[in-house]
Amino acid sequence: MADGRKTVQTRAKSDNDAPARKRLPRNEREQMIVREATRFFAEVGFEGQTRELARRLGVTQPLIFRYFPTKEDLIERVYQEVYLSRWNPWWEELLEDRSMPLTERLSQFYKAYTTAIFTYEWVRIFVYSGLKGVNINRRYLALIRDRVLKRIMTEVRAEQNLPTPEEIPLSEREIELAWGLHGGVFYIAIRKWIYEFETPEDIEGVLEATVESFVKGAPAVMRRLLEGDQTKAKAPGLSLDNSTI
Amino acid sequence: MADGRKTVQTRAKSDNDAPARKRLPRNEREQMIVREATRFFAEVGFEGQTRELARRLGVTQPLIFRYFPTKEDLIERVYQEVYLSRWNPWWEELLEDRSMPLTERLSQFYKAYTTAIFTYEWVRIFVYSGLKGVNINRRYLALIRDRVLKRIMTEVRAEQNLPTPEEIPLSEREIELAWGLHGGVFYIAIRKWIYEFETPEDIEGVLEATVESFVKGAPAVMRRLLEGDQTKAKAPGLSLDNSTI
DNA sequence: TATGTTGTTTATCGATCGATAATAATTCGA
DNA sequence: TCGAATTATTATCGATCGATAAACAACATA
Repeated sequence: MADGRKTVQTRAKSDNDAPARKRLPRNEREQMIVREATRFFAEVGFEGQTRELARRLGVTQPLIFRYFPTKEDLIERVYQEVYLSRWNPWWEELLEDRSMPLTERLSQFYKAYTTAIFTYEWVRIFVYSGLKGVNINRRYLALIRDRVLKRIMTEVRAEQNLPTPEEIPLSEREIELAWGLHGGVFYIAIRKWIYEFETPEDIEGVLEATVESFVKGAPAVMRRLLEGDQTKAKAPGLSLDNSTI
Repeated sequence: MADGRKTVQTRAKSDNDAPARKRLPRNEREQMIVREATRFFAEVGFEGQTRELARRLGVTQPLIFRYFPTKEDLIERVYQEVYLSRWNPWWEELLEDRSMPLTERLSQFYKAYTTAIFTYEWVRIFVYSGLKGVNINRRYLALIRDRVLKRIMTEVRAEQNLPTPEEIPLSEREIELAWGLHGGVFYIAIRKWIYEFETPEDIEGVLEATVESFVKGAPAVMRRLLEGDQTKAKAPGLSLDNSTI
């Protein structure tokens, strides 16, 4: 304001915290936007406003639209950022490495899996996109079922000297047993990052105990299922009326 | 209807689908709004717009604000509608009825619990309010922990002739074992209503198998925990860096 | 130092949101 | 049957949303 030059005015944008205009290479700025958008949407959901996102980035709102044509494009990019390449193929090898006891394999797997997946961003983005009805979630759960749960049940059968899946295919009930284990583990993350409820400090110890309980409990059920105890095989049919209330 | 009264004219608001203006007693209309709002918010989340809600109700948007001063007040009311009085005190008696085998008690409990809780509205409203950071969720999880999980672990101890919680308090690790069971069960609802993924038709059978697996697996872990196997008691500390990737 | 390229901001549009005030229509008791 | 009381609608406000266009400023190169 003193010397009347435009440049000075626009740069020293008052004595506020605003760190003045910073010009970045295209790749760098794009990465910055995606990273901040991930944090932002994980926190407030995908209805979060581009103006608030821009404020957190320290840039103006229209700049975002110079990098992503629409907000939906940015969201799509966030999906990729979160889900992409967090899958470790080694996990699958680990699960079927029979040189190790099954309990040890499952413990190691879930420790590695939760280390990779149990983050604020991953869990909340996953749930938000699930509520939104995005297809990514179904694809991911199918991945878990086919690459993890089926492997787990195959290994449980092997350790119990039960028929292989080639001889007798895995039943839905067996897969559901594995979902019980997996869901119980994932629910720790839901408690922590969706409900903000207390979770154990020593997650690894809890995983060990959970796995041990599974390995000691599931085989008995499987033997019953496979060795033809039909008395408990009830007719299908879901009764979900609220008659209890 | 055939006598040409004014009522007839205004009611038959053209031959459109619009069911004409209907004047209702205050209580009735209020109940109708709350019920439809519950379905609506469960579907689209709390950012759902009052205009769309009004359209579904077949009334004008300002009418909603004649019954609820603000949208937030309506949401608060929806919370009450969903959570209130879905808790059945009989569940707690059931869990500690030692005239029944523990497996049978747990099966019956989870069948009754899921019958009352596993609804589209309940599950989605619960997750939406959790993401929003509402306190209700933490209160509810504390209820589950204190009235259900602690009871379950008390009964497991009793069946194994282990010390009562009065003699040796329940450890966090034991509670976590019960969370594993409970989370595994609730994850079925998450798969179905949050991710829209396949779930078993015969939920009751799955609950029986899951409970059986728990009752056969958990006691072994508990005996180890209680009988002083300290070798596996690792130092606390959560390692959640993504070093695996 | 001059100039073209490109990252960034300013200004603003049209649509949509929750909410309010004024008006109309329905119901029911005297 | 008439009019007060209550329910519902019409019209609209101010704020906020995603998105666009034009102007500006930083940097690389010559």
